[in-house]
Amino acid sequence: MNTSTQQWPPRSFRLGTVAGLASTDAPQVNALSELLRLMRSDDGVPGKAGDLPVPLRRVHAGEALFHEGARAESIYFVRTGTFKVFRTADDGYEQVLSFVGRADVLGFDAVCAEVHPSGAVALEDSSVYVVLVRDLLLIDGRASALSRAVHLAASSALTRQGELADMMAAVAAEVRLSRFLVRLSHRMAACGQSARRFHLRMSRRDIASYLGVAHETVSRSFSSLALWGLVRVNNREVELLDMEGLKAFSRNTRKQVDEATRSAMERSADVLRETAQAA
Amino acid sequence: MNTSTQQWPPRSFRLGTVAGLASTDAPQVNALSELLRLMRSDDGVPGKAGDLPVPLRRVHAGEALFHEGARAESIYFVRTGTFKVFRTADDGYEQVLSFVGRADVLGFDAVCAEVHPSGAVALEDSSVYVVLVRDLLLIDGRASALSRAVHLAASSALTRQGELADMMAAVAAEVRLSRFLVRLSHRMAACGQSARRFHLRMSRRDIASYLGVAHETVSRSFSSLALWGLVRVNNREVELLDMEGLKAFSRNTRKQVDEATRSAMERSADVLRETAQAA
DNA sequence: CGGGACGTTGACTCAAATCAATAACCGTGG
DNA sequence: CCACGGTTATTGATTTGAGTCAACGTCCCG
Repeated sequence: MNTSTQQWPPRSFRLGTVAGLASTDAPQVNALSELLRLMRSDDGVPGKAGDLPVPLRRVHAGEALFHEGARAESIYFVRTGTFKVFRTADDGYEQVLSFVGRADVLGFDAVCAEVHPSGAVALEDSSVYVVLVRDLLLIDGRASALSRAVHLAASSALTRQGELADMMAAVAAEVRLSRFLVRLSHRMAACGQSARRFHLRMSRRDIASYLGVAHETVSRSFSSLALWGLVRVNNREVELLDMEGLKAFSRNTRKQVDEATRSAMERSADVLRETAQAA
Repeated sequence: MNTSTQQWPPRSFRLGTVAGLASTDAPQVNALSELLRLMRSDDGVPGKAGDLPVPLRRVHAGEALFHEGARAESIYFVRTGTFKVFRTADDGYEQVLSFVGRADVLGFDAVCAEVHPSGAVALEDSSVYVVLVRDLLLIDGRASALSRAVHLAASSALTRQGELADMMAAVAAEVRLSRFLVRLSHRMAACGQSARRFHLRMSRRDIASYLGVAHETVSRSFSSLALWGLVRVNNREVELLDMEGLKAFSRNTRKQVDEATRSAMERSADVLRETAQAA
């Protein structure tokens, strides 16, 4: 049956097919003007961009529009229905990033990436217009390099905004902080700076707000990470002592505590006990 | 002075003014190609989009690039430095949405809006390229209505993603849920459906993940809102009984509890007491 | 040197996570 | 049509992580 994932067919389109509900699997093709009307962008020069055909795809309730990690080839515009966009952690925890409905874009965060950083499934029977990223960038490329740059930048901004969810997700405060540090480290590296040692440009209060915790909690979390030997901290100077350990730790969920982490915590407890005895 | 932090290397380009600290206010003007190189989009046709001049703006540490609520006229590309993007609640609580650095866009969420939904301040001395939204949409308009639609859609997706922060912000679970319901109500209205009564398409678990709480907490929060007379709930059928009350409630912060809310909570406590006596 | 913002740490409390049990709902197939 | 298993929702009991309040040390800039 057509049950499985999605075999979705031929990009074959014929300009002209009607939008009826003929067959669920065969994508119907509509004119671009349909899409533009949906997006309320049909003002201005209507006949200009003309009748570029845009396939319509139907998705059943519970079915995935695209999977996390799948190659990103298209973006989608919701014509009818609702979707949830989410990311799945290693331990299976599903973090919902957004609910999207009519006239919203889907999958745009993948424009700047190879693969989709998130998945989308329909919450009810739905239909979307499908636009190939290649086409989008081509059209732009011919007209304006700036426009293409903007698309890419916007896409990455969207991706980064999605990372906010990882930070504020329902996990322990130390985990949030470690995720923050790992991200920051990557970014420093991308800018040609040291990924191991850097200067925080923001206050504890700013970090706290970003992570969704109290600023005292950020302080405490820094202390804990330091105690566990993952980082060294002095005010805004941070050194990542154990990058791998930190990454492993940052993957923890509230319930599931990583093995390496647990042992590190026990070791530090030992240290504490010894220190206490010395006194 | 320039002593402490970092007096960043004058990657002095010329093309008129030197990068020195001449005048902070007088924007320097660079060629578009500079911007494209920064964004790594200079491949392809280099000479094509040519030498459209792009102003460069310098921002001192602590200075605002743009304010929340200010008219949105430009987007910005960070050349050097770091910014924090944030929204300020009625009670003054500052919710940080993101930290952005070199080669990131700033202010793109305002492309689809009249005003900036968030503000941005520099965390260190910084410089940005300034691109007028008008120019961006004009350039596109000439070439492709689709491209313009994509810009708008991407912008609104970014805005919506920012709202996720409101949901997961450090506030009481009932407040998060009420914010969620208010947003949903708006969206339903925008799609021509009833804003007062609607069917939730997502499970409690999905909502919980989106709000950053346990799914039991979502259930309890629904019950509380119902007890306070703000909503009526039956499984996935929701009716907003007191839209204004709900909106007022959704503006609460963890510390600051709205007066109307407090009285509603007391009234419901009374009801409970009476019920207990009857038994 | 002094004042104000920033950072750390401790003690206490409470909101929410967790664990657990039950009830309502839904699609499926007899 | 109803019986059934599984998912989903509600509610209660218990525990705990983190918010809050408070005190103190530190850094920085005027």
